[in-house]
Amino acid sequence: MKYSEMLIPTLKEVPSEAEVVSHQLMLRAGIIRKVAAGVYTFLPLGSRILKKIEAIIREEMNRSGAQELLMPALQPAELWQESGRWGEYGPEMIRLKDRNGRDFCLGPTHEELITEIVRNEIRSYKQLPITLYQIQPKFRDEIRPRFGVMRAREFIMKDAYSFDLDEEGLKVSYQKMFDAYSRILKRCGLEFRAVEASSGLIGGKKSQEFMVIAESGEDIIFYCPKCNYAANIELAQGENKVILEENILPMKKIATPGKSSVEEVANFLNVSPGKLVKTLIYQTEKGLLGVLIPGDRAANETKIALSLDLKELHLLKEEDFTKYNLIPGFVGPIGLNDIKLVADKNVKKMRNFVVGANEKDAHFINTNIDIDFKVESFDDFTFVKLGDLCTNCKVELKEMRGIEVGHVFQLGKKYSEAMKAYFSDQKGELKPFVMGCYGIGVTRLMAAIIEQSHDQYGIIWPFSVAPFQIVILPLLTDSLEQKKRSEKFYHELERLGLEILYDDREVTPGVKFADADLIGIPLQIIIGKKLNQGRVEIKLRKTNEKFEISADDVVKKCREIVQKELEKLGDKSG
RNA sequence: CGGGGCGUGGCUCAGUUUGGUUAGAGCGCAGCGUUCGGGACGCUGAGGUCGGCCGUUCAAAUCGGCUCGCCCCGACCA
Repeated sequence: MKYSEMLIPTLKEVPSEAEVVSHQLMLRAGIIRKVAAGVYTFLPLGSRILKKIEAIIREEMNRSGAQELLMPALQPAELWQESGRWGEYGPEMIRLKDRNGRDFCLGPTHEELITEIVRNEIRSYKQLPITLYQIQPKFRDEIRPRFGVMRAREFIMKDAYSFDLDEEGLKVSYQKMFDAYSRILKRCGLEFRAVEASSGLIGGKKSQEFMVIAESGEDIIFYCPKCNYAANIELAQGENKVILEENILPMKKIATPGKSSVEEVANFLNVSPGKLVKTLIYQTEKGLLGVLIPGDRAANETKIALSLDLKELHLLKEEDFTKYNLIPGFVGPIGLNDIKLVADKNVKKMRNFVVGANEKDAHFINTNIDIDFKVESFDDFTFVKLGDLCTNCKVELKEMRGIEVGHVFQLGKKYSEAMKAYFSDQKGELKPFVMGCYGIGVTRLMAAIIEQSHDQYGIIWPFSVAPFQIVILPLLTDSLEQKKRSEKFYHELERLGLEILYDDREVTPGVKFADADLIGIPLQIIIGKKLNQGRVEIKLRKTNEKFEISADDVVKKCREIVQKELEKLGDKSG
């Protein structure tokens, strides 16, 4: 492609709307332009990059045996009502009516549609297992779109769905997808980590996220430096480092006038916040719930809801406290007869702790479970924090940030049962499909690659996803010799199947260098004055390595470099 | 939804506090010339209903009300 004929509107200055580096560079490099908050146009360069990423995903999906199909973005409400998610999804789903007043939505995901297809078209165990996928736009009306395409309202996603006859089969299908995802991210040149995650609204038991490691990531991951345990903070588990052995003391009520927060009470009693136990009162669809957690930890509502199988879980509003004879700031487990009480596992080990006395300006000290009160059950109800130990190997957990680019779920029968999607097994009995679903945010992946691969001059595309692998830069615009030679390289390299951007613009060398660096083409062929001695320079964008070579060797050398670099990324197709 | 900020040529911004000529700068864009290994220089030029509506005033980018859009923090969320 000739640069002069391509729309690549690069910007010198950083548009004020962009906060993170990938967003800034995507705007500056002429990859995207904003249409509305969280809605973007992909310009020609962006479109080429998307196609490169999609091609890698297709190759790996197909290699793993998945089949591509294409489902619509516009979906009728009926299917969502069948699964129950029309009500569950909330304002994040973009809903609309057709001219006849029928309800539709723009699909935020496609479990319902795929289940509809499969229940109609697949009847026999002989047709299983099957995995279907598509690459297609999704719509989610995010509360706060941000970071450019990283959290957008319209975005491109690869979503795959597996159908098996039993749980065993699901595990096999899931593993195939897991492996495919690992290959995809490796080929995109990414440093990533698979972590245990919560399955949220999608549902199912086991789920793992593929996290691209980046400071700007929105997710926090805890991992063990010794074993390979890694989990999203939303469900990461750890254990308390210190366990204090103390003799049990008799409980005693003491006055704590005006001291209601953990910090105030701890200061007043001259103890650490870890000596206190907070009693949080939640409103749930099963009634009120009291959750006891150590004073120095934060409640993790994802874990609580998961452990106790709750759909609704909201902290009791302060104005409702009086309804149940509760006193804000002085709630405690003793005397809460009508409220189900559970406790974080860390509380189990605590001795002689402090709790609210359920009366104004008073706390109990030296409280102990089973002596002073009882709880129904213990489980992990809090967030891990730095300093906690890995439950497997008792080593301190470490923390890092990541960008969630992929998520794989073992769904089970949630959708097949709700939507009556059955097949006949060997015995002729009807059984629900056992499903898995697997997503990759294609547009988010693009941003994640930039987050991990850029420098002060611009983007550094890995060879596998670069919009062009090579850029040819003749420096002297009125040199016929340089122009002829550039065109020769351009045609010869293209004939080899390489992707070439030929900068034929009549601009100064500085502009060409700056744009080539900014848009991140990984290999540059620089044709300058030394061409009259038959010498040409080639430069690797990533390392800034420069080689001056004979013009006759350029084509061969470039082909070698591209092939070698693609192989490094585990991409044999180049 | 709560809090904060912003909206002036394609981009970055000044001007708004204290209303008053033809609304400015840099970058970008067009033409000509000189340049040509890291965003060159000179000259000439095009381009703006100051987000929108209503109001106050002799007079509004500037003051008031409403409204729309965008960004950041939070709550929330695959």
